[in-house]
Amino acid sequence: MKTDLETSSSDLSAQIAKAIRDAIVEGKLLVDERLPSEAELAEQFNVSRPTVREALKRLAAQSLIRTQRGAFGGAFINRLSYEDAYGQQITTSTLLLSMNTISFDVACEARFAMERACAPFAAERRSADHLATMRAEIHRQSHPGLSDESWCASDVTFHRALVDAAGNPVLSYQLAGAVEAMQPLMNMITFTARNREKIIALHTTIADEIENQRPEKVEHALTDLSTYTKTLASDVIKARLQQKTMSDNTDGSDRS
Amino acid sequence: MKTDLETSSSDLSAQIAKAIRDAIVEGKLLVDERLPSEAELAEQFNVSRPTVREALKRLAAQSLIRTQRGAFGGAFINRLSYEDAYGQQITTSTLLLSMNTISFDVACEARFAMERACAPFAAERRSADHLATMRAEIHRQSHPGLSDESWCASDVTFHRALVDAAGNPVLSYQLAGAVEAMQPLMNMITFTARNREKIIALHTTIADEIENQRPEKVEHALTDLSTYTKTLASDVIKARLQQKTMSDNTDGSDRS
DNA sequence: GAAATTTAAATGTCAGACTTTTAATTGTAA
DNA sequence: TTACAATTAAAAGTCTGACATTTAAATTTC
Repeated sequence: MKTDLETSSSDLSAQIAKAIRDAIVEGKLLVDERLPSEAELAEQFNVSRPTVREALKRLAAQSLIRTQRGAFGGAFINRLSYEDAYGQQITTSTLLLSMNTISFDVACEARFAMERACAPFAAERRSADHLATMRAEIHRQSHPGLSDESWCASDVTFHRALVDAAGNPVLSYQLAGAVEAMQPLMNMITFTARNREKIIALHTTIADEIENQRPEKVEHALTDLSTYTKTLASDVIKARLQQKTMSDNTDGSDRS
Repeated sequence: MKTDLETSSSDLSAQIAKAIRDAIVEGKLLVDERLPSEAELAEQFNVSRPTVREALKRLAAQSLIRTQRGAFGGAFINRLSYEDAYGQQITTSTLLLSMNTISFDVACEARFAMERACAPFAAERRSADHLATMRAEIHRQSHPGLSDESWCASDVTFHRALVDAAGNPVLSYQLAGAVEAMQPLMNMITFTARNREKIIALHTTIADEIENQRPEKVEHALTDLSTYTKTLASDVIKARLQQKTMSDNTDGSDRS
């Protein structure tokens, strides 16, 4: 069976990838079903094998297919797992932030808004496990000798427990990107922030009120944390600009 | 300059893609910068050109690079736009749902939770434009002769306006995936739901309270809408199962 | 000086061969 | 008959080399 492609623009591999992707989305190809071999696809689409392979690599990059070598191997439709979805979400969010397409403030606002959205579910469904994790991390954070790196890791674990306590994997998945993408700047912030007490106090309030099942209180604490984080971030960014300006002046001071 | 890759597993193109992706994420490659030509990359990584091309196609599939033919063409680091991010988010979410990795209820809960997260910002920042859009869609929805398709489109526009009113593109982008992925089932629901009045009433409340800047009321209405949607969905799914069971019985009734 | 032409550097595509992996099949011995 | 080893075939992974096409710069022509 020969399949016709759009005659419009070039880039056959993109067209083939699109054709297969559409077939997957429309349910014409089911999970774990095997695609024809590369040679057969080449014949069907009337292109060469390298072109087919480029198309398949595009799909593999989106975790739509997996390939297996050997006899009875081939390309199989992949059941998109949460792991895979997390990964893509993280890459996309990280790039959006690192390429300055979005500002830290906007990302921060979105992140804490989503965390607040988790609060009611977390308060309702929190398991002993999640609460224990949060308490343990707070305890670790209270230790004065804790290194900056460990503090950051602990912070991530704490918030992850909060989100996971909501028991909604879609929310977890959405937040994974936001949290991960913000991490580099969050680290810088933590490294410069001198008083961890305020953050620990807010964390404690959050854990307490989740245990007490009072979501409004949790949301309130998260709002405070968001505001505080944004303040710290703007200070860090200001300090960076300051430093940059100073070094620029030093460079150019002898000329003119 | 020769670059060494992990010697661990096979699949050179994946390793090369990873190496370049890491360089982008770590900021070693800046937006709009040109990568070496395919031939040069092949030499650097000590592989053939087809292998390099497969790696580049992987990156292109994630919108990390764009390629341009001709002299002074090549692969350029792409500034990830919201459009691109939307697109990926939508594909991923759609597949997660269509492959039954997540249930409609979970997706629904996440979606309305995020919409509720938008409510405070929408109430605070709503422009005349957004309010007008919401009012217009409510008006359209009230028209008795409205087709099912138009009703669905109007519903999407209404919620989009609500989310956009929050003025946070990250939230808009996150929700785009959820809304789009749920659309097929949402359509089925709408087609069978006999009373649009209830939904219209809730929409009206939402618009009113956004205008009045009372976010708690907006959140409350969204919670109701979420509950109602889930009820309708479970009815639709039940009806579908019923039908399936009946047709199965018909098929097998003459044998045995 | 402007328009047309040439040119060179890229990507896009193809054909064919070879390598490696892998699972089924076949053969062999206990 | 069963368990294990060798064979085999199918498929992805890789390489080489060639040609087609596109595109912007450089050159020529008027």
